[in-house]
Amino acid sequence: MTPNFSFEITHQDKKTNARVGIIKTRSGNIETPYLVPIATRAEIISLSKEDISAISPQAILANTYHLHFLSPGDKEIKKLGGLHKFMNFSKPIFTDSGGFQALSLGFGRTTRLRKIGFFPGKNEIKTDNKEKTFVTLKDDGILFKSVYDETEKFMGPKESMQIQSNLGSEIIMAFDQCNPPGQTEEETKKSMEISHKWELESLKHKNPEQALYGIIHGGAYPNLRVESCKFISSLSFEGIAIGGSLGKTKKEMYFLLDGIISNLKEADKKPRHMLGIGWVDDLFECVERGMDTFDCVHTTRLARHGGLYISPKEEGNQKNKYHIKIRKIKHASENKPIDSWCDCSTCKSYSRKDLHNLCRIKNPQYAKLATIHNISFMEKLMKEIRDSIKENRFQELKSYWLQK
RNA sequence: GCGGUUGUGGUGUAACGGUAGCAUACCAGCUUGUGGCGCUGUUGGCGUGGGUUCAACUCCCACCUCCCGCU
Repeated sequence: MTPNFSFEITHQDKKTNARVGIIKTRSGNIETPYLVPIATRAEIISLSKEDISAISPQAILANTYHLHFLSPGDKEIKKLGGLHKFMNFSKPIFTDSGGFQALSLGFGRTTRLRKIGFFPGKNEIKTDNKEKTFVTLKDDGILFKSVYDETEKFMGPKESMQIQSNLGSEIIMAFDQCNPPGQTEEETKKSMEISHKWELESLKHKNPEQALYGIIHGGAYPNLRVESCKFISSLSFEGIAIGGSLGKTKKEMYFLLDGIISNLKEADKKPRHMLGIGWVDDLFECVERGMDTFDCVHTTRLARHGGLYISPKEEGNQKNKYHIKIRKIKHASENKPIDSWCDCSTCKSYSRKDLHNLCRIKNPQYAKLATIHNISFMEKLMKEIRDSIKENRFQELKSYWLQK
């Protein structure tokens, strides 16, 4: 067992699989369910350290690939005292293993395929794409080209574990092969087996001070997901993550998740992390099914592209995906905060018209204020979710947020 | 006033005696283990008038306009 790491379920919802828990690490605790903000390159894009400490997230998630290839590199970060000192963040840090970059910088880059479904307007995979790929898949790992310079380096499970050890994060991910959507069952099975092999290697080479999460694969095939569940939960991982392609629709994703959870339930009481998922409705659906932590770039990316989260109090719903598009001309004359439920610093001092103008003139302040809002909004949402589970009213909260 | 010069979507530009292209902005969608790069689609134009020609944004004339020089 990894020292200084534990997970305790403090309250189990009576009607659903939703649960409240505490992940304890050497750098502090994380109350779950929780959506971990993303700081891929040891910073949350467009926020200063002061902004981050004002929001005070319980944890952040950084990325192995980017911190390895980006100057100064993980070795230098280790010399400087690790990622916590490097980015002046004292609370728990998750690091992703770099396996996902095989998809985001490789196949996903040239085809525009994503984790769920197909990219809008494209029903077929583009094959005439001249975008260059940065990825060569090998049996024992991935040959990556750097997106920052001309260097090319091999990364396998051992390398990923070494880098994550250098970074000194509390929670690390196994090195896996992230399969794209649209693969046949045979291809997915092959890819899953490679992931399993790499994950076993990850377990062998990991720093014993760090908590390693195993990642369940199997793409959109329920039988493969079950097989992966059995394999991953039989090993001594500290936590369970769900990765890879999750089908063509949200419905399919939830169905797959139901199958996964029912095959984990008896096996362990480990914390469960949903990789890369985190829209408002997904959080409710996945928490209900028993997920504990999430990470998702959407919160911050949406903010930068003009999407600001709103609650049901401001007519946030599944149709508008709980956000307004601040660039729209109708917001130019709205002298009120983004959201009346939100209590973030942006909502306290800026009206919709202010943000509309800052966004239109591309003022860098816009990205900062928008990011603060979206992260704070999600922080508050997750707290409400935790409170509702503790008070046995999770389903009421869910139906309030997901009402049509 | 005279001479020269300029005029193409909101903005910046390209080409051509035969369907006016590109960029950007606007508008409408999209964004789920972040390359900080976004992606898809729609709308919208030849300064005005006349002439030559089967056909003129293109050539010619006048006017208007822009800028430069001269008085």
